[in-house]
Amino acid sequence: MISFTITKRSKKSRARLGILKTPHGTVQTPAFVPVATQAAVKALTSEQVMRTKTQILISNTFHLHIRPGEKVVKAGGGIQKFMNLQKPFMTDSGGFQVFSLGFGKDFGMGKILSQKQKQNTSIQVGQQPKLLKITEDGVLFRAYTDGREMFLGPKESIAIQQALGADIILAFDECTSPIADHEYTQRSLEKTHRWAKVCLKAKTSDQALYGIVQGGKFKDLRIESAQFIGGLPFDGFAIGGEFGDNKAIMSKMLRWTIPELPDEKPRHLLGIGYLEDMPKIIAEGVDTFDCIVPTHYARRGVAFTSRGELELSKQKFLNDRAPIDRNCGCEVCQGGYTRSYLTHLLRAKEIAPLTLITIHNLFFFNTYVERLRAAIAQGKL
RNA sequence: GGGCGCUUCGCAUAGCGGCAAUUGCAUCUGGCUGUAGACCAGACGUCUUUAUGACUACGGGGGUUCGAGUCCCUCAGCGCCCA
Repeated sequence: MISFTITKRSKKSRARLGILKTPHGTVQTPAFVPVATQAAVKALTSEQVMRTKTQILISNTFHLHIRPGEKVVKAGGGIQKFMNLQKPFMTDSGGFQVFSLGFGKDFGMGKILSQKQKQNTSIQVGQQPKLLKITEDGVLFRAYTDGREMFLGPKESIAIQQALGADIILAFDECTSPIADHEYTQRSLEKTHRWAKVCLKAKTSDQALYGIVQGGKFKDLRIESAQFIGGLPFDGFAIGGEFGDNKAIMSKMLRWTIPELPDEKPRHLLGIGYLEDMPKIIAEGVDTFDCIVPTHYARRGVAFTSRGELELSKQKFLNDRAPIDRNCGCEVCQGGYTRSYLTHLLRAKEIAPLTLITIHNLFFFNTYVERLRAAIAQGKL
């Protein structure tokens, strides 16, 4: 089981410092949670992950159920032992895949609508995604590996997550689309709420279980969901779902949601943050948050620096002998790797730069949050 | 000296009478927030009122044809073979 202790509360915002203790280690919060979807931080070995200031990771129920199957992970001693990575772990429930492989894929959009994507269509009650079927009891998926059908509902997800053995597991939910209308979002919410209760009942392990707040961009639904989920005996709370067509709504949404959640329990914001998001969400009282961006962008050749993003595959970096970021303490920046060399490797389609940039990005993100923790300690945030 | 072949948008290619013309690489632009995706999309002759638009273009020149990157002649450069 986990324990969560708040060590300092900001006077300027809802930000707080905390210590999250898990069977596999302690997490200083607020903390960034790198994503290890299929039991790997893509491009990194577990030893490399250990050197990125990573405190806790999140893996995925859906992906590990498809491949290799939770039995293999369990037989391997659980997610940490299987990965040879002794760190606190969370597992996502598969609820995000209800969206990302469903309406998200159908409409070619993420959970935050970009400015260019017009909302001339909406998702309404009764509508189903092309590749999966959402029922009252769960979701019928088709495995992207071999096309076989697989059913994932709250009971199934919890059973899988118990087999995977993470320290913190998540309730099975439906992440709704930014183009879902109010009625669809409401019905979905009610279903997610029913599933939350099923998850609580289904859990027999001593893993921590977080409930997930939904409600999309709708104030009434966010409040309703936060009150409902916040009223259930979860060990912590995650905030999920879509954030409308404007990032400004994200802070508002957190302001609607977080005050309704039990103050003493940890709060996780699912699937956010760019660097610029971090101070905002932390100021609203988020304790942990995961995001694919540092790892995902690294494999596209994008490195994050104190002076912005670098697209390292660009020709202009070929003769730039500076490190990615002079002010970064990571082993890549301190170890003599130049932009020039990384650019060459990227253009030559070598795989080493993907590893090197991933290490840098994770270290950079984790350091960034470390500074935000320091800012809270100093009363600046 | 003789014979054969090649020359297309940065590089490499396709093209065998209807073509502003294929594909790959490169380049540029955009996208990516609980990861299906070491990925996806777009541009890549010039101009413009961005259009079933105009102009200029497949080594140079000339010809055949309603129409030529494509056929013919010729010149140039490159390559191979024979003396």
